[in-house]
Amino acid sequence: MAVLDLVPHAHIVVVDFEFHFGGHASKEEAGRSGERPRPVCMVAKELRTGEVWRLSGDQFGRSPPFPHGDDTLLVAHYASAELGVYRALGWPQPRFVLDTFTEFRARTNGLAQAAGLIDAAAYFGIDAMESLAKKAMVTLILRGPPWSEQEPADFLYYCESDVLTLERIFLAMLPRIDLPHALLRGRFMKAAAAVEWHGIPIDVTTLALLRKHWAGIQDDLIAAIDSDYGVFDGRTFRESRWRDWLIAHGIPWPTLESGRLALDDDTFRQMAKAYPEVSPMRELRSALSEMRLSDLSVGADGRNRTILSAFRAKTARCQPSNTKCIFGPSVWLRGMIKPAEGWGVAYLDFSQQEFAIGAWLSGDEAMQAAYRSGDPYLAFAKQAGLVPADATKKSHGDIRELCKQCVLGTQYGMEARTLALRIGQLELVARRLLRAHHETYPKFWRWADDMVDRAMLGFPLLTVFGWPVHSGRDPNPRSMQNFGCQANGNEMLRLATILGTEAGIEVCALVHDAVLIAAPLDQLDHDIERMRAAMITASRLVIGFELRVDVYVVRYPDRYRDSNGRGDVMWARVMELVAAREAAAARELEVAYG
DNA sequence: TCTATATCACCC
DNA sequence: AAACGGGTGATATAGA
Repeated sequence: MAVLDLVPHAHIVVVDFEFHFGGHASKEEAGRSGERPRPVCMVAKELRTGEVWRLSGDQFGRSPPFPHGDDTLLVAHYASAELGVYRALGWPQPRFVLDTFTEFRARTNGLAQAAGLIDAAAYFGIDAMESLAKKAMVTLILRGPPWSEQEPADFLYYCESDVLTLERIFLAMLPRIDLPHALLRGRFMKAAAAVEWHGIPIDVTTLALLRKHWAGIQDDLIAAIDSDYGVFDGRTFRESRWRDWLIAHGIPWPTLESGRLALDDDTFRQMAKAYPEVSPMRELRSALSEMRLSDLSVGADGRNRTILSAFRAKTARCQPSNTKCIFGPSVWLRGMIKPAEGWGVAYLDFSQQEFAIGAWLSGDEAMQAAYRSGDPYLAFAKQAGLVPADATKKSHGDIRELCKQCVLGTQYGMEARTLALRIGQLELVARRLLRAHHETYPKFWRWADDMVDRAMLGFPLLTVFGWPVHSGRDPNPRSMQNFGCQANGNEMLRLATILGTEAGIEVCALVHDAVLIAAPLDQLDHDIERMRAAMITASRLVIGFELRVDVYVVRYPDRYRDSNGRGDVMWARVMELVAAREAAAARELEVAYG
């Protein structure tokens, strides 16, 4: 088969595992278990010879039965799953990985979202197992043992059919695969498997208390405030009752096009200015939001684990489930991140990552100088002549804030009207700020505008390491403008994760421009410095400049807090309510049993 | 009663 | 009540 000549490796092995997470009724339930995978069966096929290996039950040895050295290319669909099973089996990680999920995402990025094995097969006109039948089989496997005598043989048959489908998908894609970049992405999938394997340390005692009292806490919060309004029906806010309350109090309220009330927090904030009696309801609504903990997937070892969904976003960012991963919901809930006894964790993030990427990839010297100054917002104010050269954050805080909103907004393509509303100034002021930005950073704008032009002409946009986005019909110019910063930022994080995990650092989580690592206390400082070095190296390789990396450290017995104090008030308030409810429960016990 | 859509909240 | 990018997910209301 001539198409295989496109791959230099002596062996090409396509592999698929079936696995479960300790036994669950459904795929959804298994996904939130937080446990590590346990192998059920495996089929592998070497494409040059056609040899096939089938393993199940207790047939898994200490290493793969197929070629697995440095002369082998391992092919899998969303490989971090397979590589997680490798870890569970104690098999050595392969050197070269090609992930068909990732390469299918690359090929269709911007044009389609679906990228499962069946979706990819359909795209290439390959007949595969029916989606429903596949789902039923996966559910049965995830339920875990015991199975009937026949079922393990069915699993193996199903697994083999997936491998054959995968082989055909791989061959169909191969002529258009950008192999060096694909191998770099495959290398990241190995790193992703490590991150998924480690998980985030959680204070399971506090989590259990929060889960236990969750509904009660919501009731406490509602009871304290809604008695003056009467708009809650149990724990749900009723728009119609809010309308009644507004009419009764003679308060006019903005509506949406549909005629419904505008109930977003911005509207509440604005209205609270004019009608202070609205304020308590606003606070209650924001306190009640995002308070769901039941799906957080924490394993028996107290680690929060979930599929990272690497390459899910158009910019190749990971998009783990917001309910399963502790970094999804409001920041105050991160108080539940807590290293185990004798351990510490550290959160390392790239400082002003997207600003710096724009500055260096565009070659804009003024923007680079602003980054180097350490305070890009104030630097912009100075460069634009809006404040004197000796201005400080203290002396010109208000103008710095306007400039901050302008700098952040322009990265996303914000225009004058919205910026004006954001900063509470006339549109004229916003227009001046934006013009100043264009005049101060002309090379950045040429670079950004070029990106949009190329996309509008139908060319794909590429990161420095070749992650593409294809402009479909009706492309959003602001999206195309931002792609250069966001997607290259993700390249940087992926590369840092590769370097960090391959150096043996325990990376627990990826948060877009940051990582969380864990280490025993006597090793923590050392690992922080190594991870910082990995991130700095990654930034140099992606944009040719070494970014600043900020570090926030937590040592046992402390718990994670946001470094800017976001969420501290809410955490304290909820913990008070938890304590009160625990105390009440203890009193009840005492009354009951003396 | 169930599903689709709109809206909203949160993350970086 | 928004021409601010990339997302996940919950919920209320409208519609079948």
